[in-house]
Amino acid sequence: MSMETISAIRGFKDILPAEAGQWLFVEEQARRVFHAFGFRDIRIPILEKTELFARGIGETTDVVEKEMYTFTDRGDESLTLRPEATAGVVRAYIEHALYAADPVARLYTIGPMFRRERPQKGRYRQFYQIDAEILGLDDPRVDAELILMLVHFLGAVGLKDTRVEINSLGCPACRPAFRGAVVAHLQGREEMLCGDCRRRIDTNPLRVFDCKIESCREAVTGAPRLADFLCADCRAHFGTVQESLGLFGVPFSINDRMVRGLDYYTRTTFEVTTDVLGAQNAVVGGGRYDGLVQQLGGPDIPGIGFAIGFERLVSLMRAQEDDFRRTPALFIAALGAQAQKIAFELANRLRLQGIEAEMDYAGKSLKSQMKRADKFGCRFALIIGDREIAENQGVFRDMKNSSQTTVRLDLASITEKLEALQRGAKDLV
RNA sequence: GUGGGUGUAGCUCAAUUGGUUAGAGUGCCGGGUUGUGGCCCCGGAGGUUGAGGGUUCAAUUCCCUUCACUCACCCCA
Repeated sequence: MSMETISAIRGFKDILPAEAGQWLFVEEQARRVFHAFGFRDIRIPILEKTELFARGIGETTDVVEKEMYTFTDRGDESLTLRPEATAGVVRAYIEHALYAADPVARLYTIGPMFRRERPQKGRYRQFYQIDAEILGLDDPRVDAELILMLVHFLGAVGLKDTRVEINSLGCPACRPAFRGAVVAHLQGREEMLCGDCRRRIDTNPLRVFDCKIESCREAVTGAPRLADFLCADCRAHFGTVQESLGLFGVPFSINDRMVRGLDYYTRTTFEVTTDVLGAQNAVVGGGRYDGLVQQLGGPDIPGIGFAIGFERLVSLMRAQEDDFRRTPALFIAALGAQAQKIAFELANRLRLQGIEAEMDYAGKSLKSQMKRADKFGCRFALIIGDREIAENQGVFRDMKNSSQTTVRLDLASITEKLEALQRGAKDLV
């Protein structure tokens, strides 16, 4: 009699040990780089009040309108699994009045986000983001600094063939005029637009710039350019961002059709894109959100941040799993009951010292144990048989070149031998 | 939410115009050779052909439904 099996739900996936090594590597690199840039870890809840996202991201955005995992908790409170991290980070910043001690906060967090979309390449319903936010600084150099850090991080994990695109969305002082001009432009070309874009004229006209349909792209050629509408402040800001990026030789291009889908963005926005991800070409998205803190009930404090799509990043790395595999330093092969006893104790004493040791518990043949050692990728093996026990010795074997030597069967001798070998000692003698 | 593609062993895939007991590689388990792994040889386990229904003497194969996966639209990381 067998029970029916249960699978993970749609769009949710397991990260198995073979892949997890790579994930750990990416996380370590992120922490290392971010710490150097003054960022500190913040851990926030996965579940928040629905209102946080409605107010933060925008009621009419696709994310809030149709992609959130929202449910009513006992007590009739509407809760939502976070679809992104910024709103929660800002909420925590306000709630704990972090600005009171120091308005400037550099925060990062790594964790799962949830959006109920149709899964496809590089898109899952639970997906991980590496999220970084700088609050309390509106200096354009900070925008460049954040992008610099991002590019540096991407380099640290070995990512290639990516592009950085930047744009400025203006601010509440200049965007309305631009928006008005775009609407005027589009209204003369409605028959060229797809159904979605016709609706967007009223709801979110700037999004037409993002549409991939050919006729829509034609409709926006010759449309007003945001760059021409930026107010003096925004223009200066954007200029300094570019200048500062140039200072560090960060390659970028300006994409004045890049409009972000979350309402809170102002001024600088940016994306890191690639060709090899199919339709999901954005690995990183981010931008400035100078009005968000206030929008969420806090003081008037500016902010900027980005989110890296973890799965997309990892799939771009195209690295071999072996590169990140944890391999035990030593495999202890025991022949016979007495040897097993010694092996068991040795293996665990080594582990207590932080040395990864593996052994066979099934009393298999030496051949079988060597196979196992090889499979684990163990660099060295310690073979213990009756002959050796009699002399309190084991055979130390280098799995790579099959050279071997004997070693006393005590913890100190074995540790010493291992360390000598790992330092690169040529001879096993 | 819409459209296309694909579902056969743990994994990668076969199986003629519908036709005997659904095969192979790999992996797994055991054994052989050998006091020392990778090579070689032998054996074994493992399948309700995603599920349900239909057509037929006969369905992995054809039809319908459903589910899953996948790619794309939409949107985004």
